[in-house]
Amino acid sequence: MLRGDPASLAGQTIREVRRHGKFIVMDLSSGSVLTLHLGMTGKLLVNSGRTAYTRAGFQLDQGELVFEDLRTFGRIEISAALPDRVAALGPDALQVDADEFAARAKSRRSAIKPLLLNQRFLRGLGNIYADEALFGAGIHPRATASRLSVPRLRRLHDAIRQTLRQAIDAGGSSISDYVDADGVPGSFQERHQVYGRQGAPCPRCGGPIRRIVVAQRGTHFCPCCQKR
DNA sequence: CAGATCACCTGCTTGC
DNA sequence: TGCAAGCAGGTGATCT
Repeated sequence: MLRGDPASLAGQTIREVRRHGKFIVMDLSSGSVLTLHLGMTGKLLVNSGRTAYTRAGFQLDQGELVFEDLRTFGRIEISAALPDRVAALGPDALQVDADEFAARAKSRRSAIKPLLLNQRFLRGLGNIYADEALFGAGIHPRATASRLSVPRLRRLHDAIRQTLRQAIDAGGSSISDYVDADGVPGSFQERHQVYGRQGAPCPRCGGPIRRIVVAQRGTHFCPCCQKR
């Protein structure tokens, strides 16, 4: 959960806070870097007080920055520079252009959904938004990436952007416990078209949404609207 | 090298 | 009621 020396943080100034895919990166005055990942259930809160799931606390001039994490899948790393494995992730889902996205996908023979979740292929997309984007593009989650036409891959690229933009606007998806830094839950779960809606009618064709398992992840899709 | 599988951890929900 | 199994916004080690 923690890598690096927490004592080295004492007295430092946070120069910048940025996002690298799903990682939160803080550049410190010494030039070293604090890298955090929220995992499944992590939260970063300010002056929230501590609970049984508080894994770390950072004393700032403004108060305590608290890292809560029920399932302990989150990570904190203190290092001289952005860790190699983080720096080596694929292009950001919101920054990659359609041509590059399509070209990268064309060279991969894996199923499209696990490819979208592979952070070395594309950074920043998770399980909910992979399902929602594939629905938006009308692509079956088990479709082979390299066999998808360039126009369909461009549509997928567009669907990823739209899905993420709308989700960000809605403050994210709060299924059970996600909240932002102010403790406020998101509302995008109310607009999920397929995720968590197995058995419910597809918003496009009215047929039942199905849940299958792809690469060990729960996967939700419309068998009628999403084709290989 | 890419892809599949499993491990990590805790709590909630479901079904017998 | 009680208990076991299944499920959950993710990564990363290890195997083929």
